[in-house]
Amino acid sequence: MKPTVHDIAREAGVSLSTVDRVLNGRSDVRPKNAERVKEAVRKLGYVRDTNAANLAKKRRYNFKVVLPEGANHFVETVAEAVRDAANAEVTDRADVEIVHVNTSDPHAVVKRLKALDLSELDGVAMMVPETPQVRDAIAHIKSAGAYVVALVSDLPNSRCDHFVGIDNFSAGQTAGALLGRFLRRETGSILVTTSSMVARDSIERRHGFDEILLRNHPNLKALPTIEFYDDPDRISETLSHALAAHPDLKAVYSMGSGNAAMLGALTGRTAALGLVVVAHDLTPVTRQALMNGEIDAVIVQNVGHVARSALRVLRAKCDNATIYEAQEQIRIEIILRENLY
Amino acid sequence: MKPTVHDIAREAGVSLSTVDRVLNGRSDVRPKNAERVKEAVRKLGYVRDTNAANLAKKRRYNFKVVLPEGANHFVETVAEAVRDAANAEVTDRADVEIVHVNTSDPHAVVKRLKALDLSELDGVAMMVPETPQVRDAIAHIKSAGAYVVALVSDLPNSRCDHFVGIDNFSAGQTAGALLGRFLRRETGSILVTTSSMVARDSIERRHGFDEILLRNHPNLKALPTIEFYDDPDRISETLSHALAAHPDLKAVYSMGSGNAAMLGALTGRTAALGLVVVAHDLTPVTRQALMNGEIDAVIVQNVGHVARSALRVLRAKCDNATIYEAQEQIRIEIILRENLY
DNA sequence: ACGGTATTGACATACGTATGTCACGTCAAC
DNA sequence: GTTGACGTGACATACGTATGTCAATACCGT
Repeated sequence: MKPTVHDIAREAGVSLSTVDRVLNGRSDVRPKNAERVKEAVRKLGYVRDTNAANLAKKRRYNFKVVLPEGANHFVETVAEAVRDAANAEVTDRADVEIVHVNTSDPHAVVKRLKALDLSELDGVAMMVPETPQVRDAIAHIKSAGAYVVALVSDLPNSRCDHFVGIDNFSAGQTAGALLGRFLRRETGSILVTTSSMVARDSIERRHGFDEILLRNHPNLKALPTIEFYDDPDRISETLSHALAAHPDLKAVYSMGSGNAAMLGALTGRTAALGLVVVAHDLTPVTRQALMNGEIDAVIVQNVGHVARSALRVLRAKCDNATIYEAQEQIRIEIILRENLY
Repeated sequence: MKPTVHDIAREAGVSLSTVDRVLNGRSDVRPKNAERVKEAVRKLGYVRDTNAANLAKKRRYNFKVVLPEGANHFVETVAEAVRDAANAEVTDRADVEIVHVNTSDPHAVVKRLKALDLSELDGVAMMVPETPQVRDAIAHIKSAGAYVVALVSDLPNSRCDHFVGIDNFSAGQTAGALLGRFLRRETGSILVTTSSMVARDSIERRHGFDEILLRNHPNLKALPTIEFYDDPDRISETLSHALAAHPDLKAVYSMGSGNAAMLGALTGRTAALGLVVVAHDLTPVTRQALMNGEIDAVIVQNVGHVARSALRVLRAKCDNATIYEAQEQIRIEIILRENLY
């Protein structure tokens, strides 16, 4: 039988009230008694029944998930995953609301964050680029007692409580290792594309990618990153140039956001050239391309897992519970057509 | 505010007792009133607070996890994962016990299963090969009101409540597709090994593997499966033969259990021959081999995920709750050294 | 030993649900 | 009109925890 507060009280030779005071850090308790209670807790192996506690407290968790606004396939899959997870959680005393912000305008982001009702906010999961303004806003939220986790993009300088996502350096390494093996007997160059290099994610992936290629695959040469700012014409044109300039092109590595444009420009050329294509993020576009054979592999973080993990971690933080590391570890997955889910 | 049973009673114009009788399918209630209650439930969107209910019932879930006994790296990682998951669950009113059975003796398995105290058993997760005897034992357990899920190995003819694991046909396809891409410009044969072909898993993997190779990679030829019955001498000798007989050998595909023996026999030869090696299951052995570069890729199902999923599903079944499909989907993962976790 | 304050305990109520007891009403069968 | 079965509602108690009130006690410095 699991011990209850009553057992603790009896064991420690104090009243229920005192146990409660100690357990919940309320008014002053004589150190001697506090120690006795803690000793009893240790001895009996008491753990608070969070469910009963939440019932008594009529606890509801109030969480916000901050996502970039604007059309972006990947963000949409994240949003969908969050909605799914929130729906499954709603039974479980959590209210989750998605907040969209214009991430290209740091001030707008901060304005929106400051507009949150901090008085009844328990936690925020954020997928936003880190700027000084955002850093301040996070400090502000935290000072109000809410917890903050970074989602997908880490916020290393913002003293977040947790990061839910993959290590992008490793993800880049994985892409590099995969291409290295796909082209293990070949020599040539690899086109590296992204929508924009301002996102730290792309930079980190690129570093990981280069590191592996340089170290393990000297037969392959990664070309300078091509950034096409969500401009289909630009990518198409740039791609034509690149193909002409590098007749030894063997592969394309799309580091994220902008897969659609990249694929559009590539249409019909991959097969003829025997190009290997590796991209990031599972979206309707990459899914389709995998099925078609236009993409050979996609490096993925399971967005469902990310969303559920974020909510679980926020909850654990609120309950001051230990988080179950193994479960919250987001894996870097390699998806081929055959293990697509 | 979420509606409670009291709200339902008020809405339906009946007493709490009647609501309870309807909700818990107890003694007879006049159809008219039963309908009223159900209507109120629908109208107010009532969902039972499982935590409060469990608290009131002093509910404890009693689960058993049946695993093969004997030394096997993969089974050990599963057992470890189950212990981990059970530890995290113990706070949450579940008691989980691992039961080891000698899977090579169907009668021993059944004997052990029949010895379970069915009176206070809520669910069983089983990783055992399907035999007629096991099928009967499962029917027996289910008739006692407990739920049964298959773990890792499906039990398709046993009317289990759920299967927690990967589709091995797809896993084999994935292995085939991976090797096909690793050897995309090469021609040659592939050695396929397993500890024993009696396990359905190996058969399914082999089918998936062949299907992809035949369809997409005519340049590669998969050799007949070599079974070495956990006998290191045999595998070493067989391997020598195979290497001699097939100078065009380009890769080795180890379909599961027996990776250690296969690797042992292969030691030192891979590098010289430029062999690509793909195996199944993440164990200390394959992990080490990935780090060493003796294995190029491992096809994996995350055992932590498997263990947690099994317990969650059992619980959901017991509560008659809907299971959250997206979360319980076990993915086929491809692990390289770079995305090893 | 005193007053004053810091600590403590007894007790009550609540959270949402489960479950039991008992008495009351209704209706059919006799 | 009596009997009994059935359906029903009022009420109580419980699960483990939180939280409040209020009186009682322990401890402090003087």
